[in-house]
Formats: sequence, structure tokens, C-alpha cells
Amino acid sequence: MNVKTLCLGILMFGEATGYDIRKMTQEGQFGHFIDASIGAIYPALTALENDGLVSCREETQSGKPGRKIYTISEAGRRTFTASLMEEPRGDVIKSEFLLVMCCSELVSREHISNVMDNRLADYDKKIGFLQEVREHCTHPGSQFCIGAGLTMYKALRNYYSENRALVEDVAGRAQDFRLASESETQ
Amino acid sequence: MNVKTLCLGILMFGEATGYDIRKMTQEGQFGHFIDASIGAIYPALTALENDGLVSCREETQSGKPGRKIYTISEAGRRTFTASLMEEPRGDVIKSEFLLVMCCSELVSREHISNVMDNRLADYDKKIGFLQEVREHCTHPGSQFCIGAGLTMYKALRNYYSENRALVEDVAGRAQDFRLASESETQ
DNA sequence: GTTCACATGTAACAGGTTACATGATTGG
DNA sequence: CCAATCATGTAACCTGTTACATGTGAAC
Repeated sequence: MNVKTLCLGILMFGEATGYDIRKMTQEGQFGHFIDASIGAIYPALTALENDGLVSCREETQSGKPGRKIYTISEAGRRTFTASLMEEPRGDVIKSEFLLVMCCSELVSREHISNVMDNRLADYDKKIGFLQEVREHCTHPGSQFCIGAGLTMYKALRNYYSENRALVEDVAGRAQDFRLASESETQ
Repeated sequence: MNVKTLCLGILMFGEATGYDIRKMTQEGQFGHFIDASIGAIYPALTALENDGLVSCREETQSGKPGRKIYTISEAGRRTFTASLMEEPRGDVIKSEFLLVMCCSELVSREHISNVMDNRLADYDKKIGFLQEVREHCTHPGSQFCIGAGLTMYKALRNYYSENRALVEDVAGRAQDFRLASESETQ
């Protein structure tokens, strides 16, 4: 799913600026399953406008840079709806965090504990965001997605806080818990 | 986290071919948090060898194409360990599935139900894989990561099967459940 | 017989990231 | 006064995807 389609999808929920879209992929109701950087969003919106899939209205404010507010067009709606009919591909998850946890014996216990604390705090923040968004949301599809995010974050948060000892106890002890290659090949 | 580092990380657990690494990022103990395509892995391994971070032994079998078995070097271990000390970035999750669910009123109920059934079956398969891997695994960090994957998949599987009616009941009823933009701007 | 799993590799192309450039306003 | 938030945009660069090319052996 490329950034253009993602922007179209977000614009289905209401007009927005590039900046708004960026924010929605960070903290909003899409934060937990859509990823798009600001440097990709602006060119995507320009391309979408050239293709006639969105229209743009410019709001010039005194002093501030003019906001470019994008609205999806009828053609844009059709294009987006058509893209929904394709079989969705498997979710992509990339977690540097789990890679660190996986190899906890290679780093210090302080580092592991610190990274873990940060992650737990992150999850609390995300859970708070989603709970707040859910209260102001009456759209069934969004409710479903917000619920999925909350389910995932809460389950992981709980798992991490209950099982962190597993990785913390072996941190810095590479000698005792050698990874497979070391015991096999040496 | 780029593919080179990912390969290094997997090779910390034992020597492997490019093909093996690909499989481990699909079904193995890394399948749920590492993503690397085969077309990225082969060049990465070549680059890693040129940098002296891995060594390569070629096993020529009768008929079959020779397997190139890569082993991480001492320099490779140091490089990988150093990369673990960097603060891990937030997890990246991209889900076309949730985008479809989010906009379920735009497509038919058949499509939604079909996509949902596929997803549930996918999760069952993944849960089965991980449960099997867990049984043969004594490494604490891996156990932690496998447990995290199981926790996430089981929680989502359960949530989806309990809440699928939310999106199925509105499928194909865009008139009744208009997305925000339609009611606001028209 | 045909499909699948094993096994490697290349190259064109698409795509996105990062950093930079600019500038006002608000809050600490 | 400095940092953060709002707000847009460009471009060099990096990275990875997709499709193709090749070939065996086993299973169905």
C-alpha cells in the first residue's frame, strides 16, 4: 500500500492538510497501522491533485504559511474503493525492540531495563491516545480498528511487564547464554 | 534497521544460507517482527562478506546449486552488538487488512467476510508455527520474542472473531454510514 | 506432467527517508 | 531566549521490491 492510497484513505474521513495526515498516522486513529513520513505525503498529495483524485483549497492566514486543505474527489473515492477490493497483503511488522530483547545477553542489564521502561511508557501513551479517540468515535470501522489497536497494545504491555525478567536476567551474560552459532561452530 | 543488520542478527543464532534467512523471516522465530525479501538478502550477504563481517563456505552438491553457507565473524559480532546499543525506534506496523476493515461500508459483505476468514486462518497458521518453534527453543531472548508473537496473534485473533460483526454489519452500506467528509462537506 | 520446495542471483524500477530550507506563533 | 508546534516543500540519496533467469529433485 503506497502513500498515495493511504492519503486517499485518510481523506475519505474528511478534508485535511498534509500536516494533519502526518499527525493522524502518528497519534490518531490510524497511528497503529498506517505509516507515512511527511516527506512522502507532500509529493503524494501533489501527484493526487494532478491526477484529479483530490482537490485543493488554500487558506491564507495572516502571517502563517497558507494551509493547503485537500478534499477527495468523486474519482478519488472510486479509485480508493477499487483498491479496497484487492486482497490485502499480510501485515508488516518491524520491531527493533524485539531484536534487542532477543539478543539481550549481548548488552547490559541497564540498557535492557531502560529500553523496556521506555517501551512500556510508550504503550501507555498510545493506549491513552486510542482510548480518547474511541470516545469521540461513532464510525463502526474506526471503532473496530481502534479496538484492535487497544487489544494489541494492552496484550503486549501486559506480556512485557510480566515477562521482562526473562530478558533482564540474562542481560550481559553472553558467556552463559551463547547464541547457537557460538556453541556449534567453535 | 536495514537488511544487513538483520542478516547479521540472524547469523548470530547460527550459520545459514540466504534461503534459510528468508525462511526464518517468514515462518521461523523471527517471522513476526522481521521483514526482509529474498532480493534484498542476497546482495546484503555479498556486501557483508566484502566488509569482512561474515565468511562464506560453499557446499557443492551433486546436481543441486551449491549452497552458500554464511557464518558471522568476530567483527560481525562486534558490529551487531554495537547496533543493539542504539535506542530502538518505534515498531513499524502496516496493515492493509485494517484499512479495509476501517472502510468496510465501501465494499461488499462477501468481500469483508472472505478477507476476515482468510485473516483468521492466517493467524491460526502463525500461532501453530510459533507454538511449535517454542517447544524446541531454550534460548531466553527467543522465548521472550516468541511469547510476544503468540500473545499478539492470540489477542488479535480473539478480538477479530468476537468483533467481526461490527464491520460485517455495515459492509456495503455506504449510504447509512458515510465517512466524515461526505456528511461534512456535502 | 505439473507444481512445489530448494537455491542463487541480477537489474530496472519504484519508493520512501533524511536533511535541509523557511518562517510565524506560543509556551515555558 | 529557546524549544516546540504549526506548516509546506525539495532533492539527493538510500534501500528495497519485483520480476526475471536458471536448474534439480520430490511429491502428487
